[in-house]
Parts: sequence; C-alpha cells; structure tokens
Amino acid sequence: MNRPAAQKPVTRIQREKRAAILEAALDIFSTHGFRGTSLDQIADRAGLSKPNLLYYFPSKDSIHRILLDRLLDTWLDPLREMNESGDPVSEIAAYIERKISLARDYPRESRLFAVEILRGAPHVYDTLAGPLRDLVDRKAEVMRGWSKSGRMADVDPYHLIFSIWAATQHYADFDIQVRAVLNTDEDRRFDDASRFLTALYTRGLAP
Amino acid sequence: MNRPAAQKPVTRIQREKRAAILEAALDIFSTHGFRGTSLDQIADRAGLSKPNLLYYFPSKDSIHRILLDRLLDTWLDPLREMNESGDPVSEIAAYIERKISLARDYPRESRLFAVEILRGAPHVYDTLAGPLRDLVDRKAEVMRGWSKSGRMADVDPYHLIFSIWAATQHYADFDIQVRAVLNTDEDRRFDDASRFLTALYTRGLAP
DNA sequence: TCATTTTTTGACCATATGGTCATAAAATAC
DNA sequence: GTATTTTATGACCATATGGTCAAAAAATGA
Repeated sequence: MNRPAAQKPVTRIQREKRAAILEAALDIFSTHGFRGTSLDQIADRAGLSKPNLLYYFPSKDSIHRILLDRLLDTWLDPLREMNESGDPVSEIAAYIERKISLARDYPRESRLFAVEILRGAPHVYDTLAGPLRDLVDRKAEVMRGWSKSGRMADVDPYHLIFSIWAATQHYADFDIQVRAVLNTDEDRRFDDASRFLTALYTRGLAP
Repeated sequence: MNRPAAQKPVTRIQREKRAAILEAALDIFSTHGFRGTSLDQIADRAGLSKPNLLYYFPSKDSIHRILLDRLLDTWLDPLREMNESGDPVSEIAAYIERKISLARDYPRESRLFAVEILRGAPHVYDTLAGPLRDLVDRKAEVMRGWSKSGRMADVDPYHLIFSIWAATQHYADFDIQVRAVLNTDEDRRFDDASRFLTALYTRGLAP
C-alpha cells in the first residue's frame, strides 16, 4: 500500500500535514495559477519534501481539485441566505455585505476562483452550468416577484446578481490595484466599499 | 547581427510576423497566464517554429511585456474622456457604455490585464501607482465637484470608479461564468448588461 | 547573375518539473 | 523490547521548456 488507504483511520499526522499542504497550496495557486505553481514551492511552504507531499496527495492536480471543490461548497452560501420574505432592498444590501465580508476574509479563495474562471473553468464548468445556474435562476425568480409587487425597481435580476459578484469580488481579486490607487488601510477600504455599494444599490433599486 | 537591428528598416515580413506572433501570444497568455504559456504554443498558433519566433522577439518575457504595455496605453482612455463640463449622470452612464464596449471588443486584453493583477501586478505596478492613480485622483476630484454642486449624489468617487471597472470588466473576465448562467447570445448579453448598469447608476447617482 | 542580407530550421543544451521507488527513520501496537 | 505500520527522504526518471547556434534556404539588390 503506497498511500493512506481510504478505509484505514486517519492519524493526527495525516490531518495536520494535509491541512498544512492545502493551506500552502491555496497561498501559491491563488497567486501563481495552476501551471505557475510547482510542487516544490508548495512543499517548501508546507515545510516538507516533495516526495513526502506526494505521500499525502496523489498529484498536483488532486490538490488543486480539492481546493476548488471546497471553495465552491461555501461560495454560494451568501446568495442562498437571501430570504424571499424579507424586505427586498434590505435583503440585497445584506447580501452585498455578506459578499464583501467574504472578499475581505477569504481573498485567496476568491482569487483561486477567479484564476479558474479566467482559464475557462476547466474544472468547475459543470458546477457553474448546474447548481450555480439553478440557484441563480431561483433567486432571479424571487427578485422578479419583488419587482412585480412593486417593492423593488424593475431591473434584470441576472445582471443585478452579476454586478454584485463583480463589485464585491473586485476587492479581493484586484486588491493590488485598489491599494495602488487608494492608500488607506484595509479596514477603511472595505468599510468604505461596503458603504458605497449598499448606498448605490439601495438608491438604485428603490421602487 | 542576430536579430533585426534597431536602425535597419523594418521589412514587410518583419511587420507581418511580429503582428502574428503578438496576436497569437495575446490569445494564449490571456487564458493560460504567463507561466501557463509555452513558446511552442505561441509559435504553433502563429504558424512558425520556436527558433523563428525567437528571431523576432528576444524572449518570452519581452512578448508579454509588449502586450501589457500596449494594453495599458489604451486601457485608460474611456476614463480620460469623461468630461467635467457635461452632465454628471450622463457622463458616468457614457463612461459605463464605453467600458462595456471595451469588454465586448477586447476581452482578451481585459483578461490579460486581470491575470497580471491577480499575480500581484509584477510588471505594471508602477503604472498603477503612478499614471493610473493620478488619473483616478483627477477624475475623483471632478466627481466631488459634481456632488458638491448638487448635480450628483454624494458618494465616494473612488469606489464608484472601482465598481464601474468591476462590473464592466466582469463580462470579459468572467465570460464563461456569465454564459454558464445565461444562455443568451453575445449581443443580447452585452446589451442587457449595458442597459442594467446605466439604469442602476443613473438611479443610484441621481441628486 | 551573383553577392549580400534576411529569414528559417534542426540539432542541441541546461534547467525545471511532476512523479516514482526503494529504503530508512519514526511512530505505534502488543 | 519487538513487530508492524506509518512517515520521510534521497536518488532517480521522463518530459517540457526557454533559449542558443551554426548552417541552410529565401529574398533582395546590383
């Protein structure tokens, strides 16, 4: 048996080392992309040798896949939480705030996702065209209802969602650019962004 | 003399081959990133051999640099065109439309830029912190004036600009995701996006 | 036509990289 | 303590890649 079998119990060392490897890999994949990352770099940052790393994961690709899968699992939560029975404009403002928090707290995950999408989503296309699309369809339907009942401006709900994704993830993905233009500290940047966006959408979507 | 000297006149073949190489390189760099692109791939797509390619450009890095420099030259034009003496809300709506047109007509350039920024802007940081920042500062000042004179809502002009960049470039950079969710044709997608965004900002920024 | 310059190519090199393997060293179980 | 399992490593391999070079082939100019 060459690597930890599925059935055997997971040891403490396995848990720790695997976590360290994934952590290191997220760091490097998210800035250098898949091809731009070498196993040696990951191994170095995780504090072990390349063969040792390959003892815990069968391949570079498998590490990348695990990171992406994990990411997708939680990436859609903020949208799921949007509640049909709440006040439309407040629900959307709250959604924006949740997305901004994600960008602030998980910028590496946001960048990993961005790099994957820029490459044409080779690993996650099915998720986009399946579960993601279904969720967006459902929420778009809710928004159409809000518009029809006159509680929110009548706008294209799909592009509304896209614009929120774009504007919020921008603060993680284009962080360097934002910092080059603005030289406020991180807390200030995210607070100002949140304030601006909620104001824009609140006014722009009011009935 | 190993490669075309600076002083010698540029031949027709040089002009054509260089253009073909840059075109091919833009294609591949913009989806696979710098490290993810090999000279062989570029040479193949441009229809010549790798040594032949290196006869026209001294290195892979030089090709990448030229593409980025070219891009930055024109990338800021839409913002420069924003005219202080026009009607604030219309000027911003027109700016959004120009940016959407760029995303539609030059998606590869947009992605090349995005990949560079995601990597931490190793090649263009100075431009971001210099000319880009200066331009944004100037336009932000103009917007502050608009707000002060009561012709536009009082919002943070920096985050306003960021949100426009994000929302418009999204349609180039995250094209695959947009298409996975929406299955309308390209013209429809961009038209709807433009309509949604101008409506949102027009309402959101009205005095 | 013939000399000169420009363009193209095949062979080659050094290095980086993903991955394997046999074996050694730790850790664990009894 | 000893047997067994888990973990770690150095040596190694095949392939990919950026780049060089000498020489052939085309193009050009007189």
